[in-house]
Amino acid sequence: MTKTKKREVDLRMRGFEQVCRQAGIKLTHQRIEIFREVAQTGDHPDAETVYQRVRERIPTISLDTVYRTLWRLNDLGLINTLGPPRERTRFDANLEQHHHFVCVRCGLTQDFYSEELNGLRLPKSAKALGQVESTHVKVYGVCRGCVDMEKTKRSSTRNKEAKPCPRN
Amino acid sequence: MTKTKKREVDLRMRGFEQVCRQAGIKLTHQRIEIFREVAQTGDHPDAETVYQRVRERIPTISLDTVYRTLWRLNDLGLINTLGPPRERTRFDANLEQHHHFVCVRCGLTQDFYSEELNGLRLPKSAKALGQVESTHVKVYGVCRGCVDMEKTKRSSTRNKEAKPCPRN
DNA sequence: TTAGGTGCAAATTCTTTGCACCCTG
DNA sequence: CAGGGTGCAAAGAATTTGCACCTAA
Repeated sequence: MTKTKKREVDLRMRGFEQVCRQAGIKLTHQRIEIFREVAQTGDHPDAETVYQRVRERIPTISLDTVYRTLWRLNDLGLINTLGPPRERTRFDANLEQHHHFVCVRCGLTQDFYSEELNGLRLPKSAKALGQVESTHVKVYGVCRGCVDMEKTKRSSTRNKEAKPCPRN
Repeated sequence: MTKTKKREVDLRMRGFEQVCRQAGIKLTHQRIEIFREVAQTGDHPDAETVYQRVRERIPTISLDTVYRTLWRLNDLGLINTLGPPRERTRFDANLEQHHHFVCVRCGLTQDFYSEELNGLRLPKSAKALGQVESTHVKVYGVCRGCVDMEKTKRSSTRNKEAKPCPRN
């Protein structure tokens, strides 16, 4: 159904092989099939789903290999996670329509408001997918706190490992 | 730090009490403090964090009450979750900048592209929060599949409970 | 009073890890 | 051939559930 074009898949596979070689990690049968599975589907499978699908081709593969591989691919920048990786569910009592600024360093998520963004015009490609109900903008970047921290660190001599700003 | 104004908190508390009464659920000490905690903070705490904070006021409260209450509040529409509720991490091999259409019925997440949205102009309120790196639009709505399913259900007599369309 | 709510502890579910064997480079 | 990678089983973390007591309405 939501399937990626063959040409695009081939392109991704080549990128994958190149990055792996460059990073000096092995191109195992399992890794190849796991990446292929994620690359060729337009849906956004979780680890369990990838496992089930790859198992049809490699019946002996184990779920933990799928987990390890997916995170490895993520670290290599070959795939991304949908939503915040490795995080627990978080709650929000702000019911007004609003948007989020998410710090890529520390995970701090701050609300902001914008009439303009609330009434965002969407392209046909988006409207074609279904009945639109609402629109939400996520801005990724480095929050004030983390920017300041970096400045401090660079100017001072004492730079231990970056302590992330409080996750909230 | 990220703290909501007192007036706004009071407003939310009143809304909360009203909704609870209307829904016929009890206004227990625990529920009140849990809601207050989420309502008065501008951060987006997870269950554990809420638990730790509320415990300062109600030392005997248990973590499972916090979980139950947060989901209850969520079901009542008094709070929302950040990101998809109760879902596992999902992966995506599409590295081009793209946006998502998320079906609120079945969770299907589809990619779409838009130059216009890629280069979205952001309001000052957003830029003020930090160094912007990228912007991502999430469109919520009902996907084609679910719209069709609803039509079918309404026109036909056989309507068992709504089987969600495949989650991918 | 009394049905719904809570705390506790145990159960589930999802994910990660230790270790011995295996296979790519 | 060597060292990273894998499968297995067991551990861990996060979240949910069963049950008896408690409390708001």
